[in-house]
Amino acid sequence: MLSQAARTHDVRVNPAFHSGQHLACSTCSLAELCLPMGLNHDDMQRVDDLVERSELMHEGEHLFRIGDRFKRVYAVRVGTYKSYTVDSEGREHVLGFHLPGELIGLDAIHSGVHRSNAVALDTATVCMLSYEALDKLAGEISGLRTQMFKLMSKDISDAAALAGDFTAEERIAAFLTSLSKRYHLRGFSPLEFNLTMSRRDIANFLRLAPETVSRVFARFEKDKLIAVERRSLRITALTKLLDMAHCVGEIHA
Amino acid sequence: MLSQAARTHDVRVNPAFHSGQHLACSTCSLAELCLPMGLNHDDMQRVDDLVERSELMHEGEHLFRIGDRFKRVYAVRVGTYKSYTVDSEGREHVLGFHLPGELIGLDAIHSGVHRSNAVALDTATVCMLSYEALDKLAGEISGLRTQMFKLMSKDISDAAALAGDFTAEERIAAFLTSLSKRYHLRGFSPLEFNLTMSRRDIANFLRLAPETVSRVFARFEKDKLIAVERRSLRITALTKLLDMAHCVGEIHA
DNA sequence: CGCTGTCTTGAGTACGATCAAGTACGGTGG
DNA sequence: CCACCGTACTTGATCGTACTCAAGACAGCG
Repeated sequence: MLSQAARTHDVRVNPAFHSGQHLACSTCSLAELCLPMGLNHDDMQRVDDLVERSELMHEGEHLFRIGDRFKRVYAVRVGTYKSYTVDSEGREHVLGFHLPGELIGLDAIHSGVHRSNAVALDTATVCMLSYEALDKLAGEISGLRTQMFKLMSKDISDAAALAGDFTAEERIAAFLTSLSKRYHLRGFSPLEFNLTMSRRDIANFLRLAPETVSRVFARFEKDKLIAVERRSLRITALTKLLDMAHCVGEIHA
Repeated sequence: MLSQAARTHDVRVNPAFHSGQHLACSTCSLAELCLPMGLNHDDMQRVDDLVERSELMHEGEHLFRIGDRFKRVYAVRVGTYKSYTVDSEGREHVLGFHLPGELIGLDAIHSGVHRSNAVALDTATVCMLSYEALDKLAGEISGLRTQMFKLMSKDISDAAALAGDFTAEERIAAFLTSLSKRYHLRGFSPLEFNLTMSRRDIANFLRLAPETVSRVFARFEKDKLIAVERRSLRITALTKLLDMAHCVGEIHA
């Protein structure tokens, strides 16, 4: 089906990170959004012991590809990843964008094989956890199990929100406010950030043509809702954007 | 927001079922699709002890509504349920249809409150499990935990498939083949079954107008792919339908 | 500097939505 | 039994949003 010529290498583990005096869940600013959310120090340490930290990955490098055996779950530490499928017609479908603290790969649990690709959109790193070990630990630490159920549950409702029947403007407003909210949660400005993905990716994710994204951006700019120049975005009327986004405010991935 | 006049009653438990000599997971034909999949007899018994079985519910009766506190998970035993949201404009969005053996309510875990409604489309019954107890048991029985992760993982990938950018024909082909596959798994004919939902519900679920569903059904019938009369459907060219459905074959909920 | 890829802008088109009749079924009451 | 009604569905005609095709602008880079 797809050319396997450019096969993914296994993501390389950074040994310095793995020995781990530099980085740990307990000192990670994302811990309150991520897998170890709400765990006490000891339990967090046990999660931490499962974590392998990747080396820096560059734009275009893949975490996994369709058909790869599902072995581990990835938590974004730095950068942005995109997950996408390619259908039998060769069309790409962007499934989501993943910011620091978000988990990637959970949709592969049921089949044991990845049904999507995950690629870095910029310079990025992940924490990697063996699913087998994570599942086992989830049996022992109820807080971890709860958090895993919650994260998966959130993925389900977010995906459902995206599936709704909305206009191009509604979709794009929802997309921008979702990014705003997520950056805010991570300690960044909710009103000014960079779009790490191309117009084409945004369009594909929202099921629009790239031209439509351009046009709606232009309209939003004319209406003084945003100021956008290439990849840098400033939101000037967040409330109006939230209004336009309706209930889709919960769009996420 | 919504009129609370027609508030849901708590679903009534059938005491005969609850005392439970008539029904148990171990004698249920759906056990191999449902929560207790793959469990040994003793573990299945422990799941069974958590189950409360509902009385018969009639078309239009709700299992839960938006805003209800999330207390338990529902497994369909008989009939079909529909889950849907109502957005701020009052538009209804159908999130999925649930056949016997499928779980309802998992999307509410992360917020603790239901964000969707679930209603019976025909005469139906469910098994109900306290989420708190289920979560606790998932800590003790690894096979149960695995199955819960799998079921949630499947919901995630199914929702993603529906979100894709497909034509009306592709969507409807995918919808019909998905039903076919699911009925088949449940021991029914994959080629002949009743559509328990209205054209309007199908359209809403697939983000189409009811008129479009009618027209595509008519076209499929003209092309000898299906024979449909009101709610009864016969698939006469499953392979062609599967072709049209592309990778969306995995649509489900 | 010209090349390349990304993005924007414009013009025409198409798919599915909307609006509007018309039909068939199921239920109710006479 | 039939007349009536309401709802669900179908079919037709028109419309509109977003897609497609095409050309041009702009930045990054050798």
